[in-house]
Amino acid sequence: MVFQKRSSSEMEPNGGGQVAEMPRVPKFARGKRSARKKEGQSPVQMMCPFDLLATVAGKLLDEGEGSLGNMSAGAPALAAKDVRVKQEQCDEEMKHFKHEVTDQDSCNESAILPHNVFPRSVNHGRNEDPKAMSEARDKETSMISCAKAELGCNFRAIADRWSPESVESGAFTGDAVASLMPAATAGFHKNAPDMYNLLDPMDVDVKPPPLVSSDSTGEMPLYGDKIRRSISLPRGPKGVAGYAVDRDDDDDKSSGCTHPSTTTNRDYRSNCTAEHSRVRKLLTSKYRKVAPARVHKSDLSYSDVERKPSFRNKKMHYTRQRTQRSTFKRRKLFDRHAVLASEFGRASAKGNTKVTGRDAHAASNKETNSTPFQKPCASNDCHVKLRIKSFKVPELLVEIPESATVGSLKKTVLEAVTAILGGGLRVGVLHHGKKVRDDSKTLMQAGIGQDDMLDNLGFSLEPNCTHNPSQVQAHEDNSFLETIDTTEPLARIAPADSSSKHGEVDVSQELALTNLVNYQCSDHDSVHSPGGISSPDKVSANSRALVPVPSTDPNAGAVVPVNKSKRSPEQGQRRIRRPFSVAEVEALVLAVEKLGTGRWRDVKLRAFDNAKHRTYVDLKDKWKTLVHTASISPQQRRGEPVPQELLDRVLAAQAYWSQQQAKLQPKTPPLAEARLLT
DNA sequence: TTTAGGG
DNA sequence: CCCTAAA
Repeated sequence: MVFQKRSSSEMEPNGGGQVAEMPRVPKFARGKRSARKKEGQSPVQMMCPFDLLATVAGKLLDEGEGSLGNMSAGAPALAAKDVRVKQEQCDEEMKHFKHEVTDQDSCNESAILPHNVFPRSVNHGRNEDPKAMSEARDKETSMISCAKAELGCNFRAIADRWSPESVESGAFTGDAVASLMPAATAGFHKNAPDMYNLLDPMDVDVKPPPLVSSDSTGEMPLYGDKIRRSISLPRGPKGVAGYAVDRDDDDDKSSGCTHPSTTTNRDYRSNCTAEHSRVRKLLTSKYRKVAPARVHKSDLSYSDVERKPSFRNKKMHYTRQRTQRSTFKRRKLFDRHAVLASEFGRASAKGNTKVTGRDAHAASNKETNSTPFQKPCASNDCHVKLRIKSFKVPELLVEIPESATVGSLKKTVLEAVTAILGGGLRVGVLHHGKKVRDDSKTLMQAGIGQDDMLDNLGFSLEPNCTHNPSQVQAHEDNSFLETIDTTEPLARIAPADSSSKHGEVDVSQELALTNLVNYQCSDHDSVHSPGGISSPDKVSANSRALVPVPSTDPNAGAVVPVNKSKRSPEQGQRRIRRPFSVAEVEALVLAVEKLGTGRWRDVKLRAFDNAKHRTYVDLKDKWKTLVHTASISPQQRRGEPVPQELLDRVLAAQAYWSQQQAKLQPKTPPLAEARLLT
């Protein structure tokens, strides 16, 4: 029972399911925290995306070769038909993808179980593939396995190694601590979010948990509980069951998303759908490469990277490194924007306009109103008269609290539009779904103005970009790699199409897929609608289903590039209020119990790594308020009620860590702590 | 960049 | 949530 040097202690309220975190060292003592990367990721976690990705990519390549590959063909414009076809193909792909996901999900569940259920020996032998085995070992740390069923063995192997340790650690649980914080212990087992085990990379540590479980038996009830939870509560309220934290990818990007939603693996479908649609959009718009690539590059880049903290593909890794740093900043900036023009890039291509012909012929058109224009005569003399009835603006995502006034909504929208316009707009001409790139062509040459064209003419709005369409094309290929990290994953798919001929395609696809995968894997986030506060229960169901935006978000985030320059006015905007959900609170409590107060960055990484909108400062503040809340009468509390149990834990943890801190102060000898724990 | 606190 | 001094 002794843990020497408890100072390093990490609370293990959970009963030791996890291993303790890194010792808490005074910040001065701690070196630069480079840990971020280390801590944040666990190999295993990465596995899943990776494998999935690989699989999907493979499929895509095989099956979709035509689809994605062709797309990129480099043809400047795709015929509407082609687009459609591609979309379909894409759909197919998506289906596959879904399947993949499904597998994954199931895998997750099984993955979880193994830890608890399977005896360590269980699978060691199963994994025949040496490679896989080694991989599994390498990645032993993390629990999340988003991998496919095939990986199951790996997981088990991992689990094997893992559980024993955990168990042991569990056995250690300090009684002293338990006695110290009776209340705290009470809830640990039941409340420990699954995410803990699954997500927390740190859990891997083998240290005994400080606060841990009261059970001196050394049993690992935790696991059992977790298992149960994972199974029974999959869709628990607010996603608590899954992962307490909200990984709001969408936040930043999609924060704008009108419906913040909670995503869960199970909800993958929704995500998938979102992605799917997204893909379609991408496919549809040829332009995306033009402006979007450039635009997104700077602003949106973080989206993919940020989102998938857990994802560690080698390739992605690289990307991440490059982007990570700036990401945060960008993120911050984005947070400030109430409005995100989403998918501008993708959409850019799509801002099709309706054109109405004003000729006599117009009348002859089936749809008088909506019908495009008509050209009276084919001769050179003839003028084509167009009446543009409406311009469709590229998609915009506007995030605004429900409580906001209509006026503010208008303003928000205006800002969004302005943001886009601010950068300057280009008009694209679509003829038969093809973009007419050659500006020097006459309408006639382009075939515009002929009667048959009436319905086939469209205008698109695209962000003003310096690149010439033609140039862009060429440019893309070259810059592809460079832009990859910055560019949104999905968006990237488009590039892929353009560069299908090149070997890069594979990469791009993979990357794109990767992102998707991550999403799937990371769906555990629960996102709350910015303004709307829905009851946890409801939310869980609904929001989870909703998730779509997240995927899109990256793009959304990308949209704002323009804002950057003009965002000055909004700069000072206060971030939208996002009340912590019970699930988040639980995650927070859990993390703090384990890490202690004063390590907010770690807490963030641990429990809110995917919640872009929750900064460590936010977490710290939240903790502060929680402590306060816990100390006041229930009647005085406002907002979504936090379960008393959680509040109790808050107080317990607070007390515990305060004490720890106090001990540490006097430069207490390590043994002192150990003694106490014992 | 993080922490720690006050506002 | 924001703002900032310190570290």
